[in-house]
Amino acid sequence: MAAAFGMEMLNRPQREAAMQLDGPVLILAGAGTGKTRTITARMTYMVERGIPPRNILAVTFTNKAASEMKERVNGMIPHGKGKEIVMGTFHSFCVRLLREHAEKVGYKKNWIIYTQSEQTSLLKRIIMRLLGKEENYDPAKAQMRISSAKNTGADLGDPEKDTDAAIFQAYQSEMRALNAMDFDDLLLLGVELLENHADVREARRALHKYVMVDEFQDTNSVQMRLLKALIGPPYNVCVVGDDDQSIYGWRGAEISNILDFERFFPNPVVIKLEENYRSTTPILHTANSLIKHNAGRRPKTLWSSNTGKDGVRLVITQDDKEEADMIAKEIEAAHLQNKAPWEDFAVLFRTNDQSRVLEQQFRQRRIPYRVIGARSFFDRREIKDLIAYLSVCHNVHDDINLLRILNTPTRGIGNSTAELAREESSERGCSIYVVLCDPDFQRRTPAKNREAVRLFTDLINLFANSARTPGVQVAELTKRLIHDTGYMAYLEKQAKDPEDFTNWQNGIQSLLQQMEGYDQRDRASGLAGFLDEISLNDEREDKDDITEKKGVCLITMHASKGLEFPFVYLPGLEQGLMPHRRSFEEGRMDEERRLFYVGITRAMKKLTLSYVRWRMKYGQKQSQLPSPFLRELDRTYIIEQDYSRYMQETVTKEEGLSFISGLRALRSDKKPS
DNA sequence: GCCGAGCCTTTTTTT
DNA sequence: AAGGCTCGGC
Repeated sequence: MAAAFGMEMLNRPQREAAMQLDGPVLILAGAGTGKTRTITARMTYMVERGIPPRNILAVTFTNKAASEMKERVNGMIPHGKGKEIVMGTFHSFCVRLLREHAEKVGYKKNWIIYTQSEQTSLLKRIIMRLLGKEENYDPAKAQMRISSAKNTGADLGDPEKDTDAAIFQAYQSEMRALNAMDFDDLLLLGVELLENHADVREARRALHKYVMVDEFQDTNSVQMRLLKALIGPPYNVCVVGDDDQSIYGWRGAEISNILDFERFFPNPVVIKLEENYRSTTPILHTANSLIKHNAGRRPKTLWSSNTGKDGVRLVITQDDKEEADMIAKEIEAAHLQNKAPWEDFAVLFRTNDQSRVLEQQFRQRRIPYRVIGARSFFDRREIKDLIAYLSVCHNVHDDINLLRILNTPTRGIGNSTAELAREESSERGCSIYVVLCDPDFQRRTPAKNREAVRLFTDLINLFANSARTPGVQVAELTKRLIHDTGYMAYLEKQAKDPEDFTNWQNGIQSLLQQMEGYDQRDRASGLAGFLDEISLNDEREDKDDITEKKGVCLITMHASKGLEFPFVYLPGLEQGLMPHRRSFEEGRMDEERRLFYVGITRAMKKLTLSYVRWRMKYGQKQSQLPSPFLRELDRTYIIEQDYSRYMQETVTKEEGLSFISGLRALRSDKKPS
């Protein structure tokens, strides 16, 4: 029987957690304790007990977690019934809710999501208008302050006197005018909708009878409010989390949500999962010795019955290039010697730009690799341009994206015409597109631009109409757009060398592929659905990257949460980088320590920590000190190695020879402390 | 309006 | 090191 089979796979506390379906449940699941297995078993059990899958809602914090869960549940529940379980992130849940009820929160149906870069552009404009350009006011910083004000409900002061408050106010009203929501708005308006509209709330409560929340330690106060609005008596809510892995405090995550869960939902059943199935004792011991330096944790002790045979290595190299070279060389050797697939290796770093040196070395050795996360794809100019076109076609009042494409490709609408339209739009309180279409405005523009403006508005008009056609194929629409605008010819002209153009072509090619995939998968949601999906970076990309693409995984420690790899490298363990300088200055050392802990606990068999003496920064060599966290690690299982010295001593040996096996001879003279 | 040369800043982490 | 931005020549 399927139920028995599923439950047999679980240990006692896991089984208890999986079978406790009624009332609030708090599962404290340490790293590698079979959390995902437990919650998928729990969902399977629910369905077997006769709970309709569509009454189950599973919310996670990241897309990665959502897609992984989706996959596993579909594997366990027969007849594709798992697909009926509602799954997604807090953000995607709110998007669906708000698409349905936009008018109830004062938005028009075709509202759009503004991503970070669009927010920043808008703020740049606002700051320019309010303060002028000589005032050196950083839009990115303003954006962060606005975001944290929205998340914490903090007051920025009087718009009359306080610059931040004035910018905030202008930003909010502009966003309304643009019919745009930012990521924080998605949550806030979603909560508002549920709190203020009893009919919507009751309908949702009736639908989502059982709610599960993964990565609960990462929820912020707005998300908590959302849960409280969504979940009524008898509070069938099960949250899973680990306070030691809370690493999103900078985004408003409240570790207190998990530390005092019982304040929000009465008398929860609390279950601890402490047996680790992932890592060897040396890895786990090292991780425990680090995390115990944090105060105010939910006490727990992870243990493993897998003693393992390798210690944890701590390697110092001369500079970042040598560090990357060491990693690439070792992985290559281990791949050849142990026949370990490339996918068994991962390099986890603190900041995205650390991947660059690694990529160079990997390319040089022709080692296949995949870079996960790194939003970079949608930051590429060719992608941004095309998305901007689509966004304007969907919502012509999207000024920010309209300004981006107004003269891209160059079509004779230069800065002064754009400026004219912009001024008029803020005077008249309407969108730039409306101004451009106005025959009065057209008459007042110089004759040589007039035709260009008319052609542009005609183009947008035409495509906006196509975009509204039911069953529109996004890929098809985009191809026509590329053709009609002469975008390819423009790119070719822009390219400084032919390689640029090839890169751009490839980017567009994969965007079109992604669109074709979307068109096949979802024929009902049209262009809006596609734009939502890419703004939220929904399932697609993550899934493709992690499960389909081959190669060594290059990933930030943040994005690595929830993943595991047999062989893990943690480079760049230096003061200022890990912990990051900013966190140090802002007194967030505990969170950095947790981040390091997350990194360590990704490793199953073998863990290599490393740091450098010199690192390139802003194109300059900088002297580096080892991370203070390294001193906190218990040395029992740690083997220290100096790579530069080793390489000097073995210049005669063959390059391909593994540093790892070579070092078995080069015994560590450290004694257990 | 267009384009390129040179100057400037930039670095957490992600939905 | 690299992309964004400004300014000046066309």
